[in-house]
Order: sequence, then C-alpha cells, then structure tokens
Amino acid sequence: MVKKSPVISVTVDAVVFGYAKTEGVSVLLIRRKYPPFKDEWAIPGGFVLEDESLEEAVKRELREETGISVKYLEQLYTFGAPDRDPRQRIISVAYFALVKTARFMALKADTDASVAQWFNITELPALAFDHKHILEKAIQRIQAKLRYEPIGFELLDKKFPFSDLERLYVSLLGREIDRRNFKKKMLSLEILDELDEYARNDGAGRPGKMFSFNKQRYTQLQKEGILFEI
Amino acid sequence: MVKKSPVISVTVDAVVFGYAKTEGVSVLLIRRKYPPFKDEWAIPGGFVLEDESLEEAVKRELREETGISVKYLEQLYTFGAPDRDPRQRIISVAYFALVKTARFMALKADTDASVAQWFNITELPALAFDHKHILEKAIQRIQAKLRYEPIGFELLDKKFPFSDLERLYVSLLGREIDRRNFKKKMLSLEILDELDEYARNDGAGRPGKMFSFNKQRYTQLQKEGILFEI
DNA sequence: CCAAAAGTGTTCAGGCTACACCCATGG
DNA sequence: CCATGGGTGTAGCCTGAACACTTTTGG
Repeated sequence: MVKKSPVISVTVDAVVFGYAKTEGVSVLLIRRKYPPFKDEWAIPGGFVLEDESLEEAVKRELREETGISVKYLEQLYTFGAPDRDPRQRIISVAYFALVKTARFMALKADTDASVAQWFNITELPALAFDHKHILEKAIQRIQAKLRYEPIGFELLDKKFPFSDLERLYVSLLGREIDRRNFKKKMLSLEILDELDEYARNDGAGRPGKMFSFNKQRYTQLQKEGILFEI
Repeated sequence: MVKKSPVISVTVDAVVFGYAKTEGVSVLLIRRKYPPFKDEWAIPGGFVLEDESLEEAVKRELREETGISVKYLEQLYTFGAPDRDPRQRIISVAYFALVKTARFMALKADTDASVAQWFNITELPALAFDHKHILEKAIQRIQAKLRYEPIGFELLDKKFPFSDLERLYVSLLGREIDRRNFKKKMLSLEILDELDEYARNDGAGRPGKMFSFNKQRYTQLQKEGILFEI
C-alpha cells in the first residue's frame, strides 16, 4: 500500500539565548503582528522554504525578524501535536541559539523594541501557541548541556574576566557556586588561556584578569577522549 | 510580510532496538518493496497523517510494517536536508524505540523474515536514503543515555539475572565491564529488587539470582533529585 | 571431576566539598 | 579609609578503579 502525503506545513522556531553581566541570561522574543495571537509574545520563526535546509531557514528567519545572526545553533526538538496551531496542521522544528554579549547589546540599538525584545529567563511573559512549552524545553536543555559541553563561552565575549563566567553559570543553573572550586575545576580542564590583561573597572572593586576560551585545545582534548564536565 | 507555506511532506522513522542474550543488541530493519531504493534495507517509517500526532504515526507505522508495538519511544532528531529524498522535499522526524526481549522473539514467528528482520548493531547492511546517518545518531544517543537513565531495563524481561544486565551494557557500550564494580554501583542506586528466584539453567554454570527494575522507586528517587548514573 | 558461569571485598588514588581571609581599586 | 569585588589553599571524605578466588550447577 502506498500512501498519499497529507498537507502539513513545516516551520522552524528558534530560542535565542543571550547574556549580559548585569541582567543574567535572557531570551529573545518577538511581538506578533498578525493573528492568530496578534500582539502576543512569541519565539521567532517561520515557514521553511522549499529549497533551503532547516538551519538555513532558522538563520534567515532570525535575520528577517530580529536582525541578529547567530553562530551557535542546535536542534532542540520537533513539536507536532495536531492542534498546536489553530489554522492548520503545522509541525515546528525548534532550535536553540546562543549569541555573544556584544551582539546582544547591538540589538538594543538596531531594532524597534516593540517588535523584538530580550526577556530575562526568570521574568518571561505569556507566549503564543505552545511556545511556553518550547522555551521550557530549551532552558532544560541548555542547563543540562552547560554541564558537559563548553557552550557557556558562546554567550561571552572573546575575552572575559573569570567572574563573568561564574555569573553566567549561576544565572543559568539558578544556584550559588563556590568560587574557588569552580575556578579550580575550570582551570584543570586546560581549555582557558590566561591573558595579560585586566578588566576595565566599572565602579568599584579589584579588576579581574581576562581569560579566553581555547577552542583548538578543546577540540584536541575531545579527540583524545577527554571530556568537559563541570 | 506573510509567507505562503511550500509543499513539504513529513514522515516519521523509528530505530527499534532489541536485545537477546545470545546475540546482543539488534536493530529492526525492513526491506523496501517499492522504489526508490527498492529491495534495499531501511528503517521502518512512513508519512504522518493529517490528524495524528507524531508518536501515533510512529506506532501505527511500526504496527503496519513490522507487527510489533513498542512501549519506550523517544524522539531522536529531525532530518530535513533538501535532497535527502530524490522524489520530493521530505522532512523526517526520527524516533528511537526499545522493545523487551519477549516481543523481540515474537517477531520471528509473526513476520515474513524477508520483509522485517533484526540486525546486530555490529553487522548492519547498507541502508536506503540517509538512514545510515539516522542509525548512527540513534546508537550514539542510546549509548549516552544508558549512562544517565535506566533505559536498559526497557530491553530486558521483567525478571532478569544480573548477568543479562551486564551483557546488555557490554553489548551496547562495546567494551568490557568489571562485574564486581558494576554490580556494586547498580545495587547502590537501590532501584533493583532482588527476587527469591533463580534463572533456569540452559547449559552449564551456576544459576543466577533474578532481579527486577523497581520503577516506582526510581521515580521517587528522581523526584528527590537523586540521579541515575553509571 | 571438569567446564562454565555467578558470587563476592579490599585497597589505593584522585576528585569533590567545605570553608575564610587578604588584595587591588574607585570614590 | 571604606566599600566592592577578585584572588587564593587545605583537609577530610567519598567515589571509582583495579584486582582473583570460591561456589554452584550440568555434563
């Protein structure tokens, strides 16, 4: 028996994470311009075109809707409940993306704030469709992944003080970390380069030394079967 | 700008894992009856119908094509390269499934062996479409998952001797395990019940005590934040 | 009695956790 | 000189890895 394929549309959606020292980890959302769920907040995304890959579709939609371009992009999960869109049967392949602090800041100038906006992950608004569900899954995934892959660095600038890295982990994991133990473990992985540079001092306190993630070294260690784990 | 959704079909595919004491871990494949890739081996699957969920589609296709029904089913990854099917644009949501030994045996009687057949994961044939890629991803996933979730039990009978569990891990991870350390760790998790029963002795050797997985207890421990890790 | 498979404890090393005081800077 | 944030070491505990002989059964 050969079956006919029914009419099902395919979209991609992207949960974009950003980090800023003062605000912790945030997610990029857009305000919908058209029904259904007009004027409600939603994860950016849209239909996949006939001759583009899923990843290309995500990158295109992010460019069109928010103006940002991401470097780290990973497939999250595919949502396909028959009633998840009131108009028609739509299956959504969800991704999560990480952007560096610098780009994160850039958005604030570039984009009309009423269309695309960052929300701290602890203060999320109501969301259209099943997007709340998608976002929860994305947060779960990034929390889990943070502990066995060095993805945190994708959210930081190239050079960062150690305290930034620590704050990022605290913000994402939602609990305190012992500074000494964290630094000891992180340095023992030998994937950080200590630079001869100090953070600019904005306000008070001793300026911290800058570090950078040594991706080459990480790839090398990975090949040798040595794992990142925190 | 509102975009029209292009014509893209959605299929589901399922990598079904089974385990038998004598043969180790195997995968269920079907021989294709129609072009493209006629007479080649493929992962079972097919088109998603308009009003069924993705999981329902997987279960239906497995029933239709192989006669088995699975209990454990988990989404693996969605494959959507524009050229992955020579006929038209098709996006496939891949799942992996685990079946208990008993059902695994049942198939051999039920099904025409030239249509559906088990293959040991170390002796796989060439596969249609990008199914080799899908299968590799599934094996990676189950190997990783085995170490932090008690999914191995889904492949065993309700009651099993400890040696079966050990053989399963050896077969899936592809390396030897120290029996004493493995048993110590497994028992320390307190998710196994030791029964007052012994394995039937087929051949030689001392009969082993039977155990069963205490799922309730596992769920309880999980709630308390205690993790399975092996 | 021989072959096959199951059962069982100890030791050592390395990693994880807990914990508190000093230092550099700006205001 | 005070407030703020960064930098640093040690000791106890626990977990994971290595390792070999005895017991039960069937043939």
